[in-house]
Amino acid sequence: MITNPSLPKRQFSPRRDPSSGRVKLDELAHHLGLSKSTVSRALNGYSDISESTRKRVETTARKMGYRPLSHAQAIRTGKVRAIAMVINSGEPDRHNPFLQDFLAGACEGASAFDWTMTISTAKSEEDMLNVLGRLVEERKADGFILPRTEVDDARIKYLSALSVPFILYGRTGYGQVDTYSDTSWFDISGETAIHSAVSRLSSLGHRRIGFVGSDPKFNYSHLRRDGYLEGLRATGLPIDPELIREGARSRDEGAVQARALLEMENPPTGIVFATDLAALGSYTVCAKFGLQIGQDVSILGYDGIPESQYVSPGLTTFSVDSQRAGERLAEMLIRQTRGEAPQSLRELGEAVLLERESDGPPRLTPEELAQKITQFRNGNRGGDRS
Amino acid sequence: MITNPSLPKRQFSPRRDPSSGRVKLDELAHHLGLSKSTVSRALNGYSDISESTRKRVETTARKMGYRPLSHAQAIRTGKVRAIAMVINSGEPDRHNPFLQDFLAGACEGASAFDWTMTISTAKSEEDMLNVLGRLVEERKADGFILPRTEVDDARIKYLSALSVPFILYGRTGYGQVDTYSDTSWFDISGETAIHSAVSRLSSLGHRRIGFVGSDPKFNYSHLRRDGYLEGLRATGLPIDPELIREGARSRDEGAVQARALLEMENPPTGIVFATDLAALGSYTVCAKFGLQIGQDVSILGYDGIPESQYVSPGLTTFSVDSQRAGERLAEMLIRQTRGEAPQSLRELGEAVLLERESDGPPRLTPEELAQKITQFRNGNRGGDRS
DNA sequence: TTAGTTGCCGAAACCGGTTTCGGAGAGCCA
DNA sequence: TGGCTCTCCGAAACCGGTTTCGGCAACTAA
Repeated sequence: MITNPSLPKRQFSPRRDPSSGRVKLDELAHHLGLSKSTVSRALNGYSDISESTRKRVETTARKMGYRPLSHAQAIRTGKVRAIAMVINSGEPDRHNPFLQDFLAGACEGASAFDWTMTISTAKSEEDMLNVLGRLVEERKADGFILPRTEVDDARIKYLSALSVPFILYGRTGYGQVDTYSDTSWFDISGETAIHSAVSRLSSLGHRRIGFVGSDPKFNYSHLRRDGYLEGLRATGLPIDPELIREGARSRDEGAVQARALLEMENPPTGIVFATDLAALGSYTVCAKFGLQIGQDVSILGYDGIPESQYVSPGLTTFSVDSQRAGERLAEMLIRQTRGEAPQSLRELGEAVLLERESDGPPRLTPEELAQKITQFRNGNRGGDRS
Repeated sequence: MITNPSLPKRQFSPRRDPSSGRVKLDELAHHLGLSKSTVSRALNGYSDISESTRKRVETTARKMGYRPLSHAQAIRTGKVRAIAMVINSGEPDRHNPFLQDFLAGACEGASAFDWTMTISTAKSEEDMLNVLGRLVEERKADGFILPRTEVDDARIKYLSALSVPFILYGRTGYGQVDTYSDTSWFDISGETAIHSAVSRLSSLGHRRIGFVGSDPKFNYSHLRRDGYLEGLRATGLPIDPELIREGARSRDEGAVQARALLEMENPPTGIVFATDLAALGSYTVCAKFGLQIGQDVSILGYDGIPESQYVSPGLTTFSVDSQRAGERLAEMLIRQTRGEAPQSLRELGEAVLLERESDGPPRLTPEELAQKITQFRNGNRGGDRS
């Protein structure tokens, strides 16, 4: 007998791994009396496996509790069955009450396909691209969800250049012609909501309606302002640039803008805010001016943050279903990584009006309102507690 | 010439992958004029590589931007360089404002070791174990962070049985003798904070101090109550079981317990809440009873949720640094997966007092307080707006 | 009967790393 | 000069899957 030179030097074949209780493909194949290649193809739905064996493999696999190691698959397929999201932890308005809902939705959406979700945080805009880069290079995810899209978004450029799949939570490229028109996205139509907010105030009798927008770097900020303008146009009210304020990202900045509007000679009797946080900022201003929210001045928000129902009076706002957003985004992203065209993966949802007590028919005319504020400020001058 | 039978049938050796720009170990090795085994060992710090080549390999690897694919490493090492956390999305008090901070900390802690963080959500207690099991079986993570530990925690039993590394955010096994004494954890000493809350009220002059605890299934609930009891003992105040209420998990439940305490014949003039959320629930009750918080009755919370600073009067509470907690937990967990003993991985941090306006010297005695409440309730009977 | 399909499966290459093992060369000592 | 470590590195097995390719049997067509 001649020793076969192709024989490997060492061979152990521990069909059953004693260390961990995990069932491997080898073991499953041996149990079935098939080769591991056949079993693998059976589980992955190849057409050159007979229907009968495919069924048999599947049931046995389930019975034996076989689960492929995702990283072992990944080494050949290049896909880790995971999506990722990078959160910017350095934002001023960082406390996002929806994060939990959103993540719950995204995780569920991913789980439905047996995928997982990995997250990371970036401390700044520049750090963001580094973090994304690291995740891409180590192939920790097959695709990314990009939240809080900006008009001109560096992440989009970066991932596009690397041709890594991604999906936007929000739209992008406001005012630009067809740039990045090949991206997929999910968004809630803030413009529709704000439009209806204006209609609502108008039909309550308001004739001067203000708008406080958010940071113009975010795409949604422009869309919501457009919704406001459209709302005015639809109801036939005149557009007064004085009534439009921008850049209120936080509660405090919301207060600043609310104050600026209310201190006008001809102030609005109703104000629509692009975000609840900014709207809540107006509460302290109104308190300071002795104004009864919902009567002297009407306030509307957008987002539906939990706190909006605990302030007094409750804030009328538009509620966004973050969980569903996360779920839709996860599903659409996974489908994209499987080859579906990004252009076909777009959805626009609607926010739901939560009617509470912060708005109502105007009790005062703008002139009366201005007078009341002036009187109160004079009367209260130097009379603050503490 | 005889054909060598050990020759593989097909061989391509694309030293440079044209599809993706990624640098592979092969390519790096070729560039260095070394074998890939040498390069691999050099990068992993094996001692049988000379210092000079190790340096050379490292600098070249950095220069060429080489990053090993984590799943390719994982197939041999069994470690994916990732930690995971499963969030229970079905909780009643689900809106956790700290989640973002906590995740940011955990992600940073993981990033520092070049690890990543994967998250998942479970809809219920039972689902929790399924989700954990799936992550373990697919080896999506090398270890787990278990937040919100319970006195008797099913997750701990489950992961212990599978001998999967995990670390607790919080302690466990209250009142039990040495069960699971081999776990690692990080926690904030709620008992110390609540103790000092009682001392604070006592030194302000309060003699009847109530306590509203959280769900007794959570370990922290017991510890905080113990802190309350210790605080009373330390200041020499008597312990009155009537003043101890349990089970307030939400704002509404906090309101219920606050009301129960205030409606006593001999009500407390100060109340310490185990959570801010419950403490905020007392605000509506106090408003209903016409009580001035911080004067008629003192309220103290624990957690430091953002909303506590926006209510009026601002809630005095203890702030927990969630970001640091996440960071410490991630680091300790990674060290544990690298072999450090869990018993040596334990840390207890402190919460920081945020002095605001919800507490102060008692203006009324308990009797006067009771009288005021009774009068107000009678006077207001049926006189509510709306 | 024979040649050409077709259906179905096994052998082995393959993915990109890690780890084992053996061996070449240098240094040391007798 | 021979033998003996010791240092350092390369060849190849290995991890657990996926995918390619070829081949056997049965079936169809000529």
